[in-house]
Amino acid sequence: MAWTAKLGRAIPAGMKKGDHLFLVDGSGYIFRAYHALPPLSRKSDGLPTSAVLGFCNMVWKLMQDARHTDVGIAPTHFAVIFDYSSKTFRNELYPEYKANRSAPPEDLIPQFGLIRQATAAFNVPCIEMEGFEADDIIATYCRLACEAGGDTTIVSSDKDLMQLVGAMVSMYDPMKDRHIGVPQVVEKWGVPPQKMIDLQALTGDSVDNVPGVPGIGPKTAAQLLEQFGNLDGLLARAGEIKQDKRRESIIANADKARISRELVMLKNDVPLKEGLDDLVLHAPDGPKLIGFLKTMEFTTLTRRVAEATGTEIADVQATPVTIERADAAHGPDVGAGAPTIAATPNGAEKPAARPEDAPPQGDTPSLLSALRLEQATARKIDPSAYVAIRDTAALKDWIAEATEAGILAFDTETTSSDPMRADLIGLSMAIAPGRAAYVPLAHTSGNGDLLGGGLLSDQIPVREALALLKPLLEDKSVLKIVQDLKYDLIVMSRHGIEIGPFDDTMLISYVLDAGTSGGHDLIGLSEKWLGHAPASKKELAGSGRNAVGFEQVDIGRATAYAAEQADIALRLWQLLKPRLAAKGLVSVYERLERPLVPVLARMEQRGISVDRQILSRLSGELAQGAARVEEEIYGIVGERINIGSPKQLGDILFGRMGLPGGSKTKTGQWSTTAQLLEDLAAEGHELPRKIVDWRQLTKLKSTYTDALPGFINPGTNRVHTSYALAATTTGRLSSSDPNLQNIPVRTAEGRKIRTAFIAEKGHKLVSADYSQIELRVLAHVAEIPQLKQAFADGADIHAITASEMFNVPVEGMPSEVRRRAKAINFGIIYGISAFGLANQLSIPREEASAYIKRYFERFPGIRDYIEETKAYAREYGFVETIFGRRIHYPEIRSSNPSIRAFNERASINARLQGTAADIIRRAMVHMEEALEKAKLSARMLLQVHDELIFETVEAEVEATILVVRRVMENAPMPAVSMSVPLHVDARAANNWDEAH
DNA sequence: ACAGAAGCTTA
DNA sequence: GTAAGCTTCTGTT
Repeated sequence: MAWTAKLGRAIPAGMKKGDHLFLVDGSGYIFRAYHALPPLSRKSDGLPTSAVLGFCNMVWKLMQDARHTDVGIAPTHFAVIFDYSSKTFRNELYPEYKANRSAPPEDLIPQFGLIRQATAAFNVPCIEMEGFEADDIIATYCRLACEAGGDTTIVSSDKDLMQLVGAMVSMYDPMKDRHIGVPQVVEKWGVPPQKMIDLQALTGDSVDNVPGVPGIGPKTAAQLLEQFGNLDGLLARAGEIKQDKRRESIIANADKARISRELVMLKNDVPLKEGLDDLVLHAPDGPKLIGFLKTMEFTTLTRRVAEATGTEIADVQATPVTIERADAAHGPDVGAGAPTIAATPNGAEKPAARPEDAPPQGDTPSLLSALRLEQATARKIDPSAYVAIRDTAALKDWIAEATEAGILAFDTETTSSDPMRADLIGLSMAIAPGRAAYVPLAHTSGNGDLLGGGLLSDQIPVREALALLKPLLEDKSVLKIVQDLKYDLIVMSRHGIEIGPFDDTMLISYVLDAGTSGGHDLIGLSEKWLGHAPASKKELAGSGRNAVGFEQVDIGRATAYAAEQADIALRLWQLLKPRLAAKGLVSVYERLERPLVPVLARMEQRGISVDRQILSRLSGELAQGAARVEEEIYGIVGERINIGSPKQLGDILFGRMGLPGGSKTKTGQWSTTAQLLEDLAAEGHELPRKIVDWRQLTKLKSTYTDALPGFINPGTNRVHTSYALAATTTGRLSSSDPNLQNIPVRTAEGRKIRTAFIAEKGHKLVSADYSQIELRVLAHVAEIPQLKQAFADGADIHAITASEMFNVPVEGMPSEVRRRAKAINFGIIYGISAFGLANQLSIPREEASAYIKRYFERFPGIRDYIEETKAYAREYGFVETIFGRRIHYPEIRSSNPSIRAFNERASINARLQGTAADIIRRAMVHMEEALEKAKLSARMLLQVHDELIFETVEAEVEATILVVRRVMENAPMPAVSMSVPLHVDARAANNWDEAH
């Protein structure tokens, strides 16, 4: 519609004052969009198109509506600039320039050509020039526009372009909708734009392989430029720098800094073919543009463009496009000479005509997920639109609306990250994208006194608000959407509310993307999927010593922050939930993830009893022991060194005392690991033994006896660990605050810690653990007859392995032979390497290689399993457990052999470790109901990967063990029937040491 | 006050 | 050779 007005007036040639040139950094945008936007494929043939869609949306938005973005002004001139090829004049200057660039991802390659074609479809000049980077062309146009008196906006967020920013040139980050002017550059880098060249010359750039000065980062560089004015001043007076290392590095690398400056300085005299008058913005050719968009199957954008240009979609034929093959090099020559396939779209018209809010019934999951992506991102995230709910009438309105909607994203704001100690300060809710609210409940005035007074007015009393919300939060017909649900489940449960039914966006992301870069926290997901960085809690409440409780945060600011959390969770859910179905991962989510949340919440809430006296006594003993060893060490060394400092220790042992065999760590320090010190001790050296002893004593004291009492909750007198459901790549849980999955067990000294974990009076602790579960999984998935038979017979698996390998009878087998077979069995689970096995067994690598060879001869099925796994991971980028959990290895195709080998070993391990993790998850999900059905009062307290710990009344110990074993051993059923029996050992005692 | 390295604990 | 979390030291902010 904006175009009809524009079409009426004559378009001036050239450029004059008041004109505004938009220069889109096309190449930069492609890479950024590819990584920032969720993957999207054309429905009809799976052609990857996410970067193309992002590009088209952005260009359309800028052409149509730039005034309402952070640019704030409409363009009169417009061009998209691309890199032509990787070789430029900079390579002659410095051959290493951009030498470490890897090939673009496979699914990005066809999109380079498509984006050039999109540019043409928009009637916008597409500019590139041999021997020059896009940045140089941009610099040249900036100069020309300035000379003509026009303003320029560079559409990019690349720091390499920031040197161009000034009075008439600004930048615009299209993904964050952020204008970048001089103040923004100064804020980000600490220097004004004209000093960016010198700053980059100092810091270098690992991506482009610009060397810079080692050890100088942006902060230091900015400070040095502030002090010395510019790079030449700095290099001339480098001797004045106080810090030794810094001074030496700058003096030694002055030449590198100078060449770096040449590399980063943009050339603004590129011999351009197109002048400014060629960049005048023309109205889009509706049918031409729509033809392209239809081909791409961008339904929403097609409709928008049709509306704005007054074109009838049905009248337009989809335009054939040229698609580059993934194995072809990218660049302007591709498409002409490279093999191409003409894409013929097949009737994608129907979805284009459908209104966005129509029910998506009958659609394929992948189409639905594409639709949801557009929905979730269509409405911009605007924290100023959120409302604070400050009276019961308003709250009731929201509750009614949420009940009607049947869907509610929800989040709590509290005083602590520990849900067992957290006090509720407020709640946030969202019922549609952009429609979110915050309910402040317990905010106080900033200067709250010791009495905790200063509760602000206009807040609904906590009890009253919760009484109103309880029916909604427990309403079976309203789905609650929460990010990291377990936390909120515990907080609300402590207020008598059992939230349900629910979905957890963190877990949905985990099921979809375990192993892909980045975690599954709300901030990361928002940036990844919505291209939006949410407000950070740090900015609201500070951090470190200056941190204040959320209760002291101003309600207006709290509303903008908290409601946004719910808004984002809702949008993420809309986006991610359909993807589960599209990828066949619904059952993993519904059977292995979601139901475990309330189970873990109850385990954490129960906690375990820890005896303070035992720990305190142990701590005293350890302190005495450590002090004694410490004096002995000082006696030998001759001075009171810091034994805890590996640096000092290395200098003494391998420097001053000249002990042999010291290897170096990657930072060049002497290595002082326990293994190395043990070896030295075995050669008769006295000191290394004592250091190992000292380390054990101080480790036990600081990590366990001294730290654990601090975790005893004063309200419950028990220790409540926190289990993370989405922290590991393989599907295992992790435990923290405190970590109860690494309580010592191997040494007698360490086991004493376990005696402090006790059962309540009249109760027992029951420990039940899977025997050899990962080897059993291996025998099942790799179908190894000998191993299956051994497990069926209940035989000693390591002895059988040794017997097969070395032709030794199991009867009277030397323990060393069994030990070696055991190490090989573990090695297989870890994705064996000769190097690792040699290390483990302290044997030469050739010998280890021979063992592995022999092992594979006797168990060819295992070699096949390993090769199949590697090939599968290489083809698909992920492996699966027997229950269908996916674990991604995006770097499995790395050209770096050690990275590739690491990913291969990890993927081999992940199928086994992940399957074992799935099995115990299933056991845990089924456990509570089984115990209840058997009318047993036993409660599950802890999980340690292959072990579950329960607390039960003494009279029910035997019956509990029967039920627990049955549930654990049958956990794979009925989803999977394993060809190898599972075996669980279980016993009961008064403390964890004796029960284990 | 924070980040990374080194070391040690578990399955 | 796989998967985690915590403490101490060290150097920088």
